[in-house]
Amino acid sequence: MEFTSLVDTSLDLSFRPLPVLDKVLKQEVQSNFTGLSRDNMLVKDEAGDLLEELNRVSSENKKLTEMLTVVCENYNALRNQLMEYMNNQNNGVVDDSAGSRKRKAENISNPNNNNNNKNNNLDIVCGRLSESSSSDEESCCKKPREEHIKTKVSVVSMRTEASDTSLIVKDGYQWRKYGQKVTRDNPCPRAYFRCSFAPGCPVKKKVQRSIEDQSIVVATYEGEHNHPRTSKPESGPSTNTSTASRLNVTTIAGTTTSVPCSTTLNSSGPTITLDLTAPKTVEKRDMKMNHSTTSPTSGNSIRTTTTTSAAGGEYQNRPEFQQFLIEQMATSLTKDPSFKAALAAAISGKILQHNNQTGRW
DNA sequence: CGAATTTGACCTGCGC
DNA sequence: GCGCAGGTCAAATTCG
Repeated sequence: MEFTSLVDTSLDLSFRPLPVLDKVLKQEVQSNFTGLSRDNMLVKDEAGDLLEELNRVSSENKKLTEMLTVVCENYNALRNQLMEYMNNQNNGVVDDSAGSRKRKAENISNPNNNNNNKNNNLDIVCGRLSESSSSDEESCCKKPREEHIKTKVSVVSMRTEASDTSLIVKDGYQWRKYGQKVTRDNPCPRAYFRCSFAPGCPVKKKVQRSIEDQSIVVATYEGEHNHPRTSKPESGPSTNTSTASRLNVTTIAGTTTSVPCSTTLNSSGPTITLDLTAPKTVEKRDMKMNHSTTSPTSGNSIRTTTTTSAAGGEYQNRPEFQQFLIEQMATSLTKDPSFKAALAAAISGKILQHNNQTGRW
């Protein structure tokens, strides 16, 4: 199913006035404005502007068409990989090399316990399923170790209130804490979280306060969610977070007027690194902004994350800043495979709708 | 009472 | 092989 060949997705923005109309207009112009040199100049300017606009729109149209083609191609490729993967699953090709640690541990403590192993195997399979499905985007035939290396790792820093000692980051996902450890290079304990919304979701999160500034919480996300966001960030029952890419988009989109935080795209592959720690100067002013992701119960995370701004509101209202924001959003969106997939799905939905209406496939 | 969190023990990888 | 450090497990505890 090649979408690009099915529908003409290009936006026909070309301006083609009717010849007759053109002729009439010309006559009218000639009869009415002969001798009015000033008006003639105006008309010429206007025509030039229109021509320029036309060229600009045409080139934009061309670019959009190209982008859409690329997105459709990527969607098709992904879809093929998914089909291939599902076929493999149906054939019962299950590699049992992963997850040996748990079984080994249980064998040591209770070597005769075979019933428990069944449940554990189930967990292991689920975990591998989701992990490989996320890595399918990059390659469908990588070694497990390589998969692990290629797992998306994102680092998100955010400022919290100094009095807040918890390591809770609310960002729309449901997390279960499974460990805490004091590391050598940082006296602040590091908390380990696992996504608890979907049983097979491989995403993990490490949260630790910055050693330089303990009001900054650094969250490290590993892997990709294989399920949609559980809820709006503020409605999460406990510790909520998201992959950085999502947070990236959400934060920017939700706080267009308050995102002076630096956003950086990690150059090493598809990893998106979002650094929300910006120079702290005008906090109190920006704190007044009521961000939609603010948690009423815990006064931490996103609310204070989107504070910052070295130059305050004036800076945010400047066209260069707005332009920068738009560019950042565009970059994030175009680099996010999930966005591409969603776009492709939306297009395919439209196609289906269209075909249902016209009764053809 | 069930779910979430805490925390000490254990496992694993890595450098020496 | 040994020790260290990071990561994970799971029983105990806390919380709603």
